[in-house]
Amino acid sequence: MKKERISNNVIRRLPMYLRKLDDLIYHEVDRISSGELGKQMGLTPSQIRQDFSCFGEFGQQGYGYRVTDLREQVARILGMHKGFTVVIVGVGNLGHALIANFGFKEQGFNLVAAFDTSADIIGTSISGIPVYDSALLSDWLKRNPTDIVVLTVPRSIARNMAETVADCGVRGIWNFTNIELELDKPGVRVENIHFSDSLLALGYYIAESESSDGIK
Amino acid sequence: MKKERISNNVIRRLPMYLRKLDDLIYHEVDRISSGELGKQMGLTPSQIRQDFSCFGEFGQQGYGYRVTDLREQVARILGMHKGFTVVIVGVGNLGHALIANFGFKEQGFNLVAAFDTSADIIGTSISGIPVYDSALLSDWLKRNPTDIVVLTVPRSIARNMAETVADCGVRGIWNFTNIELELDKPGVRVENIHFSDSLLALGYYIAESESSDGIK
DNA sequence: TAGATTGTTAATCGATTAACAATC
DNA sequence: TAGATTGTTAATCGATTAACAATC
Repeated sequence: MKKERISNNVIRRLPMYLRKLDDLIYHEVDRISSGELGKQMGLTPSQIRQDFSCFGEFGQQGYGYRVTDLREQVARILGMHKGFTVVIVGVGNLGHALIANFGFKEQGFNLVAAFDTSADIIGTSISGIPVYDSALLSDWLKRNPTDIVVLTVPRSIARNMAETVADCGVRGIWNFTNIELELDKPGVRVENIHFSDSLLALGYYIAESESSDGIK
Repeated sequence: MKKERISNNVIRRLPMYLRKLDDLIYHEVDRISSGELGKQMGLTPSQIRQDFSCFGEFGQQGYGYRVTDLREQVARILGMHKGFTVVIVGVGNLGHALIANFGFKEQGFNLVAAFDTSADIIGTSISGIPVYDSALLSDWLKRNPTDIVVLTVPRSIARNMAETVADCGVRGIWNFTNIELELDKPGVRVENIHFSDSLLALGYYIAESESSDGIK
């Protein structure tokens, strides 16, 4: 087992391994070699063994990996057992979609409340999650230590909200607002979902295939 | 200008440049050097110049880059002028959110229709986009050549829908269903938004900061 | 012109892949 | 035991960074 700093590339592959392993469990596969796993995931066996070896020795020589064990290890590395508490700020369609369909619990997260400014939904609950008034957010966070805030508010108030919650001691912001949050709070990690980056990349690949078609 | 294959890393940075340049235009900055751009984006000047040099010579020695020109070049590289046609399949909260708030037009895409199975919304329109019966999707796509399908359906029908639209000649699938779409249609590019991968990575970084705090 | 900054070549760094001894 | 497959060291490959001549 190495002790060096884990590269981002490795970290970003961990959730992919998790999904694949869950899929294997669903299909009742109970052991797999790095060779077979690599084939199914489009990675080399070497890379898979290197990735896991950053964290420990999870396999058995001559046998491969026990799927459920490996799944547990990956889940542990990702901190899924910690049950990070989560609050959603902004209950428009997107916030609503995440509350109703994302499955925080299945991913090991504990969604406890939502906040919005609209009188129509304040006081209601969505899939069992209570919706409170955003005006109370700051106070609420101070009384209820929260690990992660999901930011699904309109762009116009995004920066302000982010700064507010960062000041209340949250440890991560899952940012859906498509703005660059340059918080200078060192303890607060920002993870962005930039929808447009993803769609534009797709557009690039399609446009590229067009031009290479032309050459053929 | 190099002619070699463009690496994925470069391609994924292009939308980030675009966002930054739009921001600079908004703030009425009309020229910028690779040094200053790098400082603002957290990249080295070398990397920025290398990235752009894959596509042409967009700067002026001794001056830097004209922001609006560079923005146009990046937009062109991404194919934003092509006006790819888009259809959304699945109008739950997430599909609804994308129709109402994503801003396809601003990103150069032409959203023309949505499809769903719910009698409640078939025949209505959302932000001017008509919602049709999913049963008609296949026929509709054959009559209306479509570049991109946004897949915001429940997981249970995701694979089936993906195969259907791939057979109808779409060129890209923007997949929000959190399943791995292994289409063996070579002409169809799949771009995934894996919400859970993103949140799990955030959880990892938070968990990691915990353990390194312990060492301090 | 002198200063600034590009585009590009060369050097470095890091990530991926290959190889293989260890061992189940 | 023999075969399979790991964990890890070494080799390769590719991406990032540095350096600098070209030139606006």
